[in-house]
Amino acid sequence: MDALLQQLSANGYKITPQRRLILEMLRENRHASAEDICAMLKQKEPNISLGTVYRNLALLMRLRIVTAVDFRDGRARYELNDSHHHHLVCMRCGKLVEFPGCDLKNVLGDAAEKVNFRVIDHSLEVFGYCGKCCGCSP
Amino acid sequence: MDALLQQLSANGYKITPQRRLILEMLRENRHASAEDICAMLKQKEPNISLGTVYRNLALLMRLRIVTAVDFRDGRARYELNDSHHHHLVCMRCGKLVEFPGCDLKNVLGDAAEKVNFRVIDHSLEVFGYCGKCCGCSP
DNA sequence: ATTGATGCAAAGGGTTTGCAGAGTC
DNA sequence: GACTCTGCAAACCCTTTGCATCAAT
Repeated sequence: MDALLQQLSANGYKITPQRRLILEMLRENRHASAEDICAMLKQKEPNISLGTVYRNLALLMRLRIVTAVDFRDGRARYELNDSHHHHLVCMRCGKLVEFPGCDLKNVLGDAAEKVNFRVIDHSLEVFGYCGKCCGCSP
Repeated sequence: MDALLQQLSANGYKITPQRRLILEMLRENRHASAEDICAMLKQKEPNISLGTVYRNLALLMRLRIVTAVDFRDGRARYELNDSHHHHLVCMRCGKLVEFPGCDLKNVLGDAAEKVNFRVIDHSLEVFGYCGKCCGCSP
C-alpha cells in the first residue's frame, strides 16, 4: 500500500476513494488550489464536493503530509510536503518558478534557539517580475 | 511635513485625517490586522469605516509604504515597510517573535537572475512552537 | 470648483460547518 | 455494526465595491 495512505490508516483515518485521489493528484500537480483539485477530481469522482477537499486538505496538513502556500492572490495552494523548495511569483502575470533546495533550515534553527523557539516549518515566497513583465512601472 | 504623507501627495493622493491616523498607528503597532487598525482609530475618528482602512492599506501597499504579512490565521497583518525583518509564529498560541536583519536579499537576487526574474520583495514566515507550547503533540 | 476620499451597506469569494445518508473497517 | 467520511447547502469571515455625500486641493 502507498506510504501516504498507510500514514492515514496508521493514524486511525479511513482510506476513501476521495483521499486516494487527492493524494494521487497532489503528486502530479504542485500548487493547485482547493478548487483546482476539486475540479480535476470531478473527472474521476463526479460527485466529490469542495467541502470534502477542504476537510481532507486540513487533515493532510495536520499530518504534515501537505503544505499550504500563499501567493498573495487570495487563495491557498497546496503541495505535498516531499521536496523542500520555494517559489518565485510574478506580480504581474502570476507566472511561477520553483527553486529547489534551501539552506535556511539550519540558519533558522540557530536563530530560533536563541529565543527559545522550536521551528517546525517555514514559508518563503519571492515576489517580483518575470522576464516578460519587465517590471518597469508598478 | 511627514515624509510618508509627502509621498502620498507627491503621487497625487490627498492627505486626509484617516490616512494620517493610519500611518501614525502603523508606526506604533506592527502586524495589526485591518480590523485592529479600524478599532484603534475609532478612538480618534469614531466614524472611520473598515472600507476606508482597507482602501488605504491597498493604496499604501501599491506605493510600497506598507507590507502585508500572512500568519496563516486567515487575516492579513500590515506593517510599515521600514525595517526589514521576519517573524516566528507559534502554531499553538499564536505568539509572535520578530527577528531582524536578513541576508536573503542578495542570495535571492542571484538565484533569481539565473531564471531571468527581477526580485521586488519576499516574505519569510517561520512556524513552530514557542517555549510555553513545547510542541510535544501536534 | 474639481476631483478624489469617506461611510455605509451590500456583495463577493474563499473556507468552514451542520446534518443526514453512505461507506470503511 | 460502529463510527467515520461524504455531499450538499448554508453559514462564516475577511475583503472588496457601488453609491451618494463630503472634503482636500
